[in-house]
Order: sequence, then C-alpha cells, then structure tokens
Amino acid sequence: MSFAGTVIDWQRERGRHDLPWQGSRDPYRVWLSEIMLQQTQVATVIPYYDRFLSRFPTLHALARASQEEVMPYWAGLGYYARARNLHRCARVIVDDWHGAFPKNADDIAKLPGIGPSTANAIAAFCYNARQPILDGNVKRVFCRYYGIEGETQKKATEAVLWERAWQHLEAVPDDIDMAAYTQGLMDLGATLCTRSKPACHRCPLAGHCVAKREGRQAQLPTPRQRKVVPLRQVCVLILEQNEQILMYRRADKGIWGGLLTLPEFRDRQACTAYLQQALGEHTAPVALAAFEHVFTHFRLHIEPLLLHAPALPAMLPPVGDEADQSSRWQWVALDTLADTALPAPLRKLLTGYFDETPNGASGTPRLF
DNA sequence: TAATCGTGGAG
DNA sequence: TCTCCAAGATT
Repeated sequence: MSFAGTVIDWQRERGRHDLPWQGSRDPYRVWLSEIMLQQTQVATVIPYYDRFLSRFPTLHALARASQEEVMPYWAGLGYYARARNLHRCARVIVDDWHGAFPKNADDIAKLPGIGPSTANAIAAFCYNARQPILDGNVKRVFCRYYGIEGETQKKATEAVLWERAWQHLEAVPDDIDMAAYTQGLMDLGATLCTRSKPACHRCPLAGHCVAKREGRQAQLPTPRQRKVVPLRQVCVLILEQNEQILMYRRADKGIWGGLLTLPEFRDRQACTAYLQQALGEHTAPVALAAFEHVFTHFRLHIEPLLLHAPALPAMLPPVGDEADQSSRWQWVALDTLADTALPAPLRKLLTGYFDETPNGASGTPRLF
C-alpha cells in the first residue's frame, strides 16, 4: 500500500467528514475556508465561516460589497490582511477571470492572499489536481514520519518537506482521490499526530514512522526559537457624545488594518491635553482598568480613558502622518457597535463597559 | 532571510 | 500564569 493509499483509506474510515466546508466542490466555499483556516483553528473558524457565507453567499456577492462591508465579518478572527486580500481577490476573479475561479494551480497561486499550499489545496479539493499541500499539519506529520529535523519555517527544511510532499504523488493511480488524500493528511495532523501526546496507536502510518520507532515524537518537529517580545504602550480614549463614540478607520497596512479603532495617544497626559484643547475646562476623563493584549510579536499595554462629553469636540484627535485623516473619523452609534469591525480587545473593552451601563445598547440584532 | 500580521485553545 | 502555536502569505 502506498503512502497516499494508506492516508486515503484512513480518511474514509476515520477522517473528518462533517465540517461546514466539506461536501462541496464550490471553489468559492473551499477558498473561503482555506483562507479563514490559515493559522487559525477549526473550532474558531466555524462560526465565522457560517456567518460570512450567509452574508456573502457567492463570489459575486463578495466582489460587489465594499471592504467596509466585509471587515465586520472578519473582525475578531485576526490577520486582517487575509480579509482584505480575499475581497481584492474576489474582484480580480470577476474582472480578470470572468467570475470563474481559475482551475490551474499556478494561476490560483498568483491570486492575492493565496500562497503555494492554499493554491494546491483548492486545486486538489475542487479539481482533483495532483498538487500537494504543506501546512502546519502536514509539516508535523512529515517531520515525524521521516525524522526531519530543523525548524519548519526555515527555507532548507521547507524544501525537504516539499520534496517529500511531491514524492508521495509520483507513483499513484490516475484516479487517485486528491480530496480524500489532502483532507486525510490534515485530519491525521489535527486528530492523531497532534503536537503533544500524539495517538500513535491509532495512526495508519505508525509502522514506518521514524519518530515513533525512535521515540522522538516529543522532539519533532523541532520547536522554533522564541524571541522576547517588546512591550508597547498606548492610551485609548472612549469619547462618548449623544449615544455615539468617536472611532477611526485604520489604514490597510499595519496592525488591525482596515478595522475601526479608538483615538490613540502616547500616554494619559497626551490624551488629557487633547481633551483640554478640544473641549475646554471641566473635561476630566475617567480611567478604566488597564489591561494587556498579546500579539505574536509584541505586547500592548492599553490604558483606557472614558469621557462622556457634554458637546462635540472642537477638533479631532491627532493622527500620525496620513493623508485624508478627517475622512477616516466617524461617530459610531452605541447600538451598532456589535456590527462594526472592531479588534477583539476593543470589542471586549467596549461591550464590557456599555453592556453594563444603563441606557446601553440592547435588544438589537448583533453579529456577536 | 526575517519580520510582520491576531486571536484563542490547550496543556 | 506561561508556553506553544493553529488548514500561511506578504513584504
């Protein structure tokens, strides 16, 4: 039995078959699932996937929408360039491909937000293309099965892994079920060959697995070296006026790109200085509980200040070096907060405050 | 090549 | 509370 054959048989018997994006070869649905699942766990994705699909049922529906309409449906998922690229990609397919998803893996890989592994996954699932994937699951399975050492994000290690991935597809029957094979590899990694405590006793590949034979499951794949993450600090202002709060749409680059954010200041002093200028005397804000938000490459200490303003501020808060800043500011009604594109920690902060406040938003339909 | 880009689950 | 990192791509 070949490697691929073993994986396919196992997938049919013991793999996953009831995930929301399974059972369809619609490239739009497959593509959406692949993008959402990048660096994101299945359980996290499922509610976002269902919600997104009901709001944007087709590629054309997505292409017709504006980015501002799309972002609320990604807010909280993270890695927001994925949503911006997804939306851009939909328009590229409509404009350059007459609305039909390309079928060639190389063409798919040229689309925005779609790299080599995702392109091959789409081609395999939708068109039965004989193209291998190489995601985190597959890397872990291969590293253990072949005893491959070295950090998996290193170029040299990746080259070895891709070589193995292609090798498995060399001498297989023409009618191989690439969807079952692709899904089987991911299912193996996700359900058996897990990072800790892999279930080798249930693994169909255990007989020829180097890590299993040598008892090195815990050492493979080689863990990546961690760096100390810097600590940044920011003071955010919740400026409420007439049941609305002042927010700003961030630029497409950088953290939280395309999402709404609160006015940011270097520290409390800078914030109160602004308030003094914009609203004059008697405008002392209240300090809410500070908290920390942890990103992959830095930690952010957030100090929230709250002010219920008696009138509109005379000037907008200062922003960095961006053109057309004024058009990025908007007053967001409290009862629409649930439907707006907020980063996770700000949503938590705002709902935590306003949901416990009398006259706060309630009884309105909300995304979250 | 290395940094950047989020969030939350799991142990 | 802390570590690790998940169906990676882009710059």
